[in-house]
Amino acid sequence: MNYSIKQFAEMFHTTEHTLRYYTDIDLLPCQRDSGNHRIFDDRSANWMRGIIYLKNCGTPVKEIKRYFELCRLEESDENLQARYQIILKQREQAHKKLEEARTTVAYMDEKLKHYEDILTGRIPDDMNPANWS
Amino acid sequence: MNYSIKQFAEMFHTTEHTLRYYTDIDLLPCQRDSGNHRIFDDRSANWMRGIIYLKNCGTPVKEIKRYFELCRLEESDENLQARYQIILKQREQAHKKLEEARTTVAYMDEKLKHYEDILTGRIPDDMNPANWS
DNA sequence: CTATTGACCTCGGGTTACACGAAGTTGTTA
DNA sequence: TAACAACTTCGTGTAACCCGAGGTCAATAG
Repeated sequence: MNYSIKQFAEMFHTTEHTLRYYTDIDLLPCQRDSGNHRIFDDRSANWMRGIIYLKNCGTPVKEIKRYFELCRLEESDENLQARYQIILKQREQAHKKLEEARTTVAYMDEKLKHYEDILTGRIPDDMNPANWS
Repeated sequence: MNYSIKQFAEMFHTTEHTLRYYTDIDLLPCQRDSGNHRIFDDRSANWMRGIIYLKNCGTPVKEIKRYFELCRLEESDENLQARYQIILKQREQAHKKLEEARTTVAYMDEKLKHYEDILTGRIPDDMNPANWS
């Protein structure tokens, strides 16, 4: 299956700008049609998923590139170990981010509840415990 | 309680660079001592917590500033409504990020397991279902 | 058969949120 | 009294895009 840049951007909830950037820096591979338009396929989609998840871990683009290059290289033991180490580290980051996200949600939920209490007149604003509301 | 820029940076797991940046753009208020050094206190710490959590929601610095300015203004109904809307929106973002984080963790956990399977010789690499490993 | 439309292209400068380093100031130890 | 540690400002650098101008190309509308 083939996709235009627009379709591909929609599929991954990103922008055409970003996709052009990724292909320009050779992070995301793509073909070109007769009119020089980028065409993406299911293989591109797989790389794209990788990019998105690694980015969610906080991995910088350069590191993602390094990892992908390792993936395309010959399959030595060293190579596998290197890739394993990257994934191991980024997985840890993912877990940290998850914890962070949980804490943030708890805080924001409380904050919102506080506002609703004020707006429904249940408590006055100066009882705000966090000093900013 | 008072804190130097170094202590404050450690408290919030950030850098002195970032704190200088925040104070320079008037996002984070701070006092100065006789030698012109920044001093932070517990009130700064409260604002800092706000900054961190709002940032975790993905809020841009300008929006955080806007929100904080509303907090310092007079307490009209309009003002409260505006702040409420900001928190409401950012809380939603926080929930989205939490979901994202969960998905990412699941993906990375699976990826890691895959590598461990390869490295312990349980399966060959070409059985990799995701096309990149 | 032109003309407009729409989706794409490249290229260069702009933006956000910092990071970094040089050069200077200040207050405390050897 | 010298050196050090911790800070200061100021200006440039960086990452990961965003944006817009100006051009190409294929398909439809008049």
